[in-house]
Amino acid sequence: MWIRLLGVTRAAEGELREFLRVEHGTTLPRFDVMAALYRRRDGVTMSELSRMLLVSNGNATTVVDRLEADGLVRRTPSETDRRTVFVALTPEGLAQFEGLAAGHEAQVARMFGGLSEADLDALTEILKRMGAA
Amino acid sequence: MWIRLLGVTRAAEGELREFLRVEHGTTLPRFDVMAALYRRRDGVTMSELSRMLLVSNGNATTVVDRLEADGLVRRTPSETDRRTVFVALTPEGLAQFEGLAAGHEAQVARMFGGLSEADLDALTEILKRMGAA
DNA sequence: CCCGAAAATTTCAAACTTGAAATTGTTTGC
DNA sequence: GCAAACAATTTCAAGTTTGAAATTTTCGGG
Repeated sequence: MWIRLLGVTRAAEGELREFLRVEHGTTLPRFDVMAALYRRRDGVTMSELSRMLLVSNGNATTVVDRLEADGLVRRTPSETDRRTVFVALTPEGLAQFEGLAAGHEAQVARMFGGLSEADLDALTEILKRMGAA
Repeated sequence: MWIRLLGVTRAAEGELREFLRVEHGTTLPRFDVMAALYRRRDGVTMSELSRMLLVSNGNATTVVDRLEADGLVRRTPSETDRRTVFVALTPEGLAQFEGLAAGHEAQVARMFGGLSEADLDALTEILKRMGAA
């Protein structure tokens, strides 16, 4: 059961990874970061980012470093707390992400395609209860 | 929805990773390999192994290399096809894995603890249909 | 005020992961 | 037979990931 759950998500991640690589020359972790920044358009701190993606702080730093070097993301120091930094998509990053998002959406839709409305509700409920455990 | 699914599996992987590290000084990929070899006690080829775990061939090689160096796993060349190699747990590997398995089982049980029999059936059915897509 | 605890981020070494290329071996069509 | 396609594994460079340690900054209680 757990094995099967893991199998489904890994297979899906693999497909997404391939899509990003072949069609857009990018990678899954970069996509994840950009997706998080897309959902929080006005910027997030590094800590928030790593909490959102469930990755370590160090990891967030490296991926953001690379995205920043490519001009897709911008770091802005906080005015009120000199420890914190805000990260946000640049216009270039926003444009690139919107290009990726459509393809990703289509993949996810295909993945859930065989499911009825009731199935989706049931799955939502189950995952909610598992998350609580 | 897809986000939530990913969130649940990542959180669970994180817990398992921590359990393996703190309680047993090992890592998730090593555990995965050993679990696969435990289920196929008489040995698998490298290709089978990477297919089972949905990881690349090169990845399987490195993890097996390390497990072999630690004496937990053994490589045996095939007699009939000199390209292929069989990998299997050593007695030490088997013993160590059995030590890990109980704790892992408990974690998985806790994770699915809030779910009824009907929920589990529904989840199985849904995942099966998603895997087919 | 000031010292120590706590917080945010980065740095670092080690491990993991990928995909492509290289190596070695097998098979198949001619 | 033999050359070309195919298959199994390893090697390799680049990128990802982790967790711990280091750095810098803030904050709260004497």
